[in-house]
Amino acid sequence: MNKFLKEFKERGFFYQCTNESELSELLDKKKITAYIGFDCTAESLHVGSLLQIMCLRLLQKHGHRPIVLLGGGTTRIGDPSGKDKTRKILSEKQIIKNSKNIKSILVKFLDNKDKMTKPIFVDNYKWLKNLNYISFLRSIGRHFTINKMLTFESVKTRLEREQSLSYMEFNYMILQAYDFLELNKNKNCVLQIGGSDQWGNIINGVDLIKKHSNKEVFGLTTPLITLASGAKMGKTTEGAIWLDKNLLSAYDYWQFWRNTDDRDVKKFIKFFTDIMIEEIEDLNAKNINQLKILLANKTTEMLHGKKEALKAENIAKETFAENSSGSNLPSVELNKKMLKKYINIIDLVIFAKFEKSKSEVRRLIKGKAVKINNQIIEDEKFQIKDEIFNDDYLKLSIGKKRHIKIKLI
RNA sequence: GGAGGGGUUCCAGAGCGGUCAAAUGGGGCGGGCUGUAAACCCGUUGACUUCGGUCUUCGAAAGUUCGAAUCUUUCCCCCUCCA
Repeated sequence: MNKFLKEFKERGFFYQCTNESELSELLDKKKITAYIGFDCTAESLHVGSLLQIMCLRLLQKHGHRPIVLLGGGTTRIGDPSGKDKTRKILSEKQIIKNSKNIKSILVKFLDNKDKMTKPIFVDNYKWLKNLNYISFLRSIGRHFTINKMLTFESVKTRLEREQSLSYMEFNYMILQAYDFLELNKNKNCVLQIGGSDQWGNIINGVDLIKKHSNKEVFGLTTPLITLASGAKMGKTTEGAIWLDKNLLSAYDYWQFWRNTDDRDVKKFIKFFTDIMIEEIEDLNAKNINQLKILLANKTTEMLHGKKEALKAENIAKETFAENSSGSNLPSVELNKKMLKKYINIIDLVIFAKFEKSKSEVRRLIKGKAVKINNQIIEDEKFQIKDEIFNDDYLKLSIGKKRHIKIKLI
């Protein structure tokens, strides 16, 4: 088997492939160009897209060239796959902003130095916006039968669940297929990779190219990652795990990985780090918590850089292992003048941006969750005075995991 | 076009004139146990509060009533069936 495919499988990326043996042969023979599409519905990417990103990296590692397709055009339509309801339609401005932001994140993960594998970024709005309806129907639409389109999972579930599917959304798969055709013609792209929910859209593209250009191209999908707990990867209801330091700090990102379920750790190391497969097998001997730290370091490093990863690790060590004041903790500055006024513990928690609602802070205080310098504060009227500060510093904690330093200036 | 069903707090989903800031489950948050894990147990889950209460919520607006998530009218949206 081809080396790329072999590693793809060993790491657990493999779910389905259109014509595996031929793809394998092709990959052996030459370096190819492959693409993955990212839709621009959200302002940034979260860990749910990370597996796709790792696929792009793997392509590069094996000398192939990745194309990153930003779905600026298709996002204007909305992919019905895996959704039981029509998405809200985003404004043009928002989509452009999202697309820019998403690109800036992807750039971080990809190697830009090697000429042969340098990623190509494209936005499908560029070609989709100019499509002429009649000529599109004549040259592309003719290759699609409604009979077949109705059998696709994304359409079928909508119909079965008696949820409406608009004609606009119904066209999504055709547009995605057209993207593939476009990239095949202009960039000689012969492979599309995507999540398993994209299978239908991908084979539509493969079929279209076969019919339209009489060329064989390939589709490859990755499995949907489910956590040991059964939840979907990357989305807690409160906060998605964003790959953007403005939406989620490097420390919180590190913490997300550090808190991985025991049962998922090895799987995640295979998925989300570049550690060689053989090495991963040897990791068995290590303590599970050591592995979690390794996972957190590698993933954070990849996104936020080595320095940030190290910093996060140190903060964690200080706050959890040593329970010290945590000199590396993030800090906010509090003006001395503000102490002259009456500032109580509730105000301070809000000031530190841990919570937005005073009621919530009151609840936390009742639940013995709020600490100053490791001492539980039980009085919600507890006043903040300069005596509490040690050398102008004070450590404020909420629960076991949220800590911050307040610096008096 | 006709007939019917429905829009409830983060989600699912009860409530169908006062006892409703709204059952229950999920999720979240906090506490306990522990390993910053899982499982389990407990608490909590609209906002503000001088802790007495006060204010805003049940698709939108208007109305009936001492009193409405609950009744009436209009409007918006979703679904089903018939044509």
